[in-house]
Amino acid sequence: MNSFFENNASILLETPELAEAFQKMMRFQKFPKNSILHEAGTICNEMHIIMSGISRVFYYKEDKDITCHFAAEQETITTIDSFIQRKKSKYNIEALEDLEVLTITHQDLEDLFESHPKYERFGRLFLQQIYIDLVERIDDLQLHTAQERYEILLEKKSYLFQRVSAKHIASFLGMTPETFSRIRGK
Amino acid sequence: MNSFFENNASILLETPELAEAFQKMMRFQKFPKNSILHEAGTICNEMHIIMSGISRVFYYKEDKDITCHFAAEQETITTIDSFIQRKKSKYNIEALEDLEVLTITHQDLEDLFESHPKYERFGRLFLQQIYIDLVERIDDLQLHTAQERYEILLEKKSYLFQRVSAKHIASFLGMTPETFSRIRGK
DNA sequence: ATAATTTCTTGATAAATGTCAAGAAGAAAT
DNA sequence: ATTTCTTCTTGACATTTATCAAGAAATTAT
Repeated sequence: MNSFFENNASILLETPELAEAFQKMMRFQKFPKNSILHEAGTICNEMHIIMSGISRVFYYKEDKDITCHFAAEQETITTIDSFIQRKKSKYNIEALEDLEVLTITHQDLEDLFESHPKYERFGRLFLQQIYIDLVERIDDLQLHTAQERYEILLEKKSYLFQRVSAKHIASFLGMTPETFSRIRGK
Repeated sequence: MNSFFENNASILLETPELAEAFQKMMRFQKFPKNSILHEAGTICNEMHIIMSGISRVFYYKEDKDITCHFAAEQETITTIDSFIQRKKSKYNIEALEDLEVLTITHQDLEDLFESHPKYERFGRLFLQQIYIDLVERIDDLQLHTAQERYEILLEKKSYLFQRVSAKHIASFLGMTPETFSRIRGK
């Protein structure tokens, strides 16, 4: 899993003042399994760092439920287009297991960026990381067969296959549940 | 086209000192059509802002030439995984037309970030922008038919269809040249 | 201008994947 | 434990897209 926060915590915790400012902003929250953390059609004001549990981002394409992102321990989750652009999101966020998270609001994050260049830097490095991840995901989707996409994901995030229902992984991989089932059954 | 630089130039040019520091770093360059700006297997040290012309990022997947990105006027181009992570890239950059660019090196950009928080902020905002663009691209690829992918691109970047050869657009859209040709012929 | 090379189109066929349907298996509720 | 609901599997079939091949059109080089 993405250990970006572990690897870069030193930036945030470099001095007691930096560490304190950061920790003050984070709010611990729990969400029960199947609850919705963010609903489509609203502006997303929160970003969560997941302490335990797993969650997904999804939307409806002509009544079909499409998962476009999973996040588990150490990873962050938000509907990032809405969070960044301050506009209504078409995406929902759902807890797939009981979830424990640290939450920061958009406003608090902006204030943090304002308050000290170190945070600004942290924000830039964070975006670099998730950008790289996304480039890799496009690479995995473009010009690979369903079989290959299945194998790539199994290689990279095998824990999903244990923890998440097949239909969500199927849509994430851009295939039907039937095709997913046939590939899985070798 | 992406007018991120136009929209956010004010950050960079806020004071004469900021503007001067930025301009000093940029080097004007020309590349003839068909030239390679960056070759796979090497570390990419440069980012280009395109003044005129069009370029592509591509790589070889089992001998097949796959285009994964286009950039034209006002847009930036680099092999960003390599540029950020300082590792060898599997991607190449090619000029599809005679190209005029402003180039900044990785080191100069890092120095710029070091030198003033305003630049750090600019870097963060830039990454936010290209991240959003990439989310949209995944959305366009995932669970759309070849016909739909064609139509989405025609809607968003019709200029590509005039300026770029069909085979490059085809691989960018994740389909064969034959399928592309048949879709185009209605 | 002509030749050589590359790109584009079109047809025939094969392979991959989606759709629909029905039953099995699993999970959740009573 | 039984019932109910959802998810998963499997088969038959339809559709989409890839592959291979050949010729046309366009581009580049001589």
